[in-house]
Amino acid sequence: MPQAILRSTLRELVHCYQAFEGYASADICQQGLTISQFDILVTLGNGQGMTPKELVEKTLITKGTLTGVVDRLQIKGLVNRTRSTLDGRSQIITLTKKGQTLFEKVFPGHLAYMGQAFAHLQTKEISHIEEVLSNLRHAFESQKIKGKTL
Amino acid sequence: MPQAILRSTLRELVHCYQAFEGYASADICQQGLTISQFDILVTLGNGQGMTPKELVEKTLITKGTLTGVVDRLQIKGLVNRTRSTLDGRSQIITLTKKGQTLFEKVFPGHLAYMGQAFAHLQTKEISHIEEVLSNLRHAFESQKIKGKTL
DNA sequence: GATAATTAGTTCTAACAGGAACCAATATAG
DNA sequence: CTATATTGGTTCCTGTTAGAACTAATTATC
Repeated sequence: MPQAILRSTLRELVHCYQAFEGYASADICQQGLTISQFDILVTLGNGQGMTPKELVEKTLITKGTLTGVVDRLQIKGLVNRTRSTLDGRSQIITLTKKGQTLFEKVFPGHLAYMGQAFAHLQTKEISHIEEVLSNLRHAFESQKIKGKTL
Repeated sequence: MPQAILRSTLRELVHCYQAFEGYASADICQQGLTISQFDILVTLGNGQGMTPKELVEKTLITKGTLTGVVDRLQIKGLVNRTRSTLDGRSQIITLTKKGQTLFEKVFPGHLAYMGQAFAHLQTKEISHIEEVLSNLRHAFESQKIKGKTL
């Protein structure tokens, strides 16, 4: 395998991700939210609330970071923390009325905005992109497990 | 366009990128370097040195961040800063002997390590992945420009 | 050649990332 | 029940990120 192709492909992956991030955050930041904050807002949207542990599983935020992100959302009045009655260690994070309203206001618009970038693509093509990405991901993941055993 | 496909594809992009990052950094961190530091080391490797401005262009590090990354590389004794004689504002960053030695030691191994993840793929398939990523990136970039004019 | 506009790097701020150590509450084991 | 281990969250540390403001040097303009 020619290493030049490998390197350019990896570079392209990084550039692609950065382009996505830049595109998405241009919209999200206009709402005064960071990507992580938006991630939490959307994950909680239309739900019954969840524990930090669940949020960590559903988002890409690690537990040490989550505390701070939720803190800032709480300061903005978008979420509440309530202690769980079942387990004294855990808590339930819910959207406040303000948070729910914000979610309902910005989420559909954000999806539409993201959709614009794909407007020129057929559903089939998008599925193909997803498949390619999935394969690439599995290439890293399966290899990583092997690597660990070394 | 069904939004569910859009969302799952975007999620897949994020997961794919994270898998890549996790895979790559597992190797790089073993050398006591961060991804950014490694990025600089590799960019300077086998070269004549370059200015921070050039490093910013060739890597994915922004200028405000670069100062700190180079600072830490300097503390580790891997790079030097020398003022440019041509332009009093600018400087030239070069690998020290130690930095060059480290580069030569870790870079080939890292490429081989990354190659392992692609070992089961044909060159043609990798090129296809690159093409798909490139198209996806352009979808975001072209749209972003349009968005700006709104 | 003095003034104005650019440019190269640094500094600062707010936020995040990953990981280790930590605390309190709960569950487990003897 | 009591000692131990585990779990849920927080805190702390180092490093990174993006962006804005800042400084010093250089180029452009009149």
